[in-house]
Amino acid sequence: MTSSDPARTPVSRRERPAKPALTRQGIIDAALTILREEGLGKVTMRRIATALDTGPASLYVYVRDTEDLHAQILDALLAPVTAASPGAGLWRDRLKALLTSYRDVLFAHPEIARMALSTQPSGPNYLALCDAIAGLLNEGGVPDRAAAWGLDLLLLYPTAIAVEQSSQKWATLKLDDLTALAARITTVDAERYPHLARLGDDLVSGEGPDRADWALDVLLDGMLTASSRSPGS
Amino acid sequence: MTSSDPARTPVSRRERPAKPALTRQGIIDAALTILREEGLGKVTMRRIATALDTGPASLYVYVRDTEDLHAQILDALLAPVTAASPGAGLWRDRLKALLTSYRDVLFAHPEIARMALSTQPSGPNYLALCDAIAGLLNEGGVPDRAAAWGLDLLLLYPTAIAVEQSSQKWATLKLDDLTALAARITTVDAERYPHLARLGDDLVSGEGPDRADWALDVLLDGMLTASSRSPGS
DNA sequence: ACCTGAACACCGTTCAAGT
DNA sequence: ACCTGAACACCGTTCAAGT
Repeated sequence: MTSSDPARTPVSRRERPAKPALTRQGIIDAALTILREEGLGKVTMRRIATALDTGPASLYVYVRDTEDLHAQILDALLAPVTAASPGAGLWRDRLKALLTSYRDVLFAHPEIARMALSTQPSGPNYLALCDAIAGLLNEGGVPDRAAAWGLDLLLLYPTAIAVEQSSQKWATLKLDDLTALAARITTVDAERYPHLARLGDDLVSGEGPDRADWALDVLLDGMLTASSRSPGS
Repeated sequence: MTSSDPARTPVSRRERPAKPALTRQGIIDAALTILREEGLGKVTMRRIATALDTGPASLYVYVRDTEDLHAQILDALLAPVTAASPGAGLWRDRLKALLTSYRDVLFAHPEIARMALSTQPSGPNYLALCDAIAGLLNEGGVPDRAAAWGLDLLLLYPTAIAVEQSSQKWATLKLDDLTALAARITTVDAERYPHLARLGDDLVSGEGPDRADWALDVLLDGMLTASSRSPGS
């Protein structure tokens, strides 16, 4: 079977590294590889086509357009999130674990978060994530209407934070630069922005995860308080 | 003065509509006009250069790059927000009015919100908005650390919602399509996504402003609750 | 100093033509 | 049916050359 048999494949391409089959999944896999290695900015039809050793026009047999491609990438990255749901424990802890897992994926591939905001996700993995969150909110006694509206809120926040931090500006800024920025506001513009000057130290304090965890508590506490105040229809 | 005097201007350009002066402000104004009339997608260096009757290379005398240009556009749009602060009333109402005004700008120019997330704003109008919010949170008794962290939260939310709704998908979807989507989830995938099916009706209920106002209450209530529970350092 | 034409190195998408 | 080369209509940015 594995013995050399030149007749099995075209002779002229003997040295080629087995050109990948041109399928929808192959295109998405190639896109994911490029995303990991070169960033979303390089995930273009032309770049993918080059990686698959073909021309850009060939991709349009399997992919409608760039938006379609991006949606597929997003849902592929979401698969581990929905799979890793604990299944036991306090509803609030489980919900926070789920959202933290979601947040981690977006932080690991920060440029994907921008995509998640731009194109409304509707893939199976995203819907499964939504369903799990809705179930946990129900388990926690959150009224249906508040849960429905809060679902958006809970998902939007990790996404937005990831987008904010995915900016090149923030990525290249070190902590020193951040404190320098705070110092600048504190010292130079204390008259123009007095309240910002007072908060100066706290504005840049806290690790990303700490702040995100705090934000999650804010959202959950707020949903419980706000829903009890206005019960909805 | 207004009599025809061909000698005042070069004769060959008599019919031209007074080519605008090429200044930084002129470039930003042209960009704002194109943004309003054709959308952010058309706010390109080449398109602006065409509007100013010159070549794209000429813009680089006044603008470093596209990101610089976008940042200027954002701060220009924020000017009315900071100017319209009420100045009297309950702190919570004034804060909500300020954030609603901010939200309205982003909803009116939805594609700007995407820009606000991508490029960390630092213009004078944005800083003034931050300072006003920080002042109102202080007035409301929110501890400094919670106010500093909550500042991000309060600004991020209207921005993220605006980005989400600025997507072409949502813009072209009518309410009927949304209910159809909900119906599809409810009926077809009730077994796979039971909790989403139960929330089906509520998922798409509520006008945009209602939901955004509810979200604001969630954030403020959550900040007060969460800050009282963990007082910070 | 300011402005410009032309070029460089890219994009997404379409389409007639091949297999 | 699938794949392709070539083209169309764009981008941002740079740079030598003009004024």
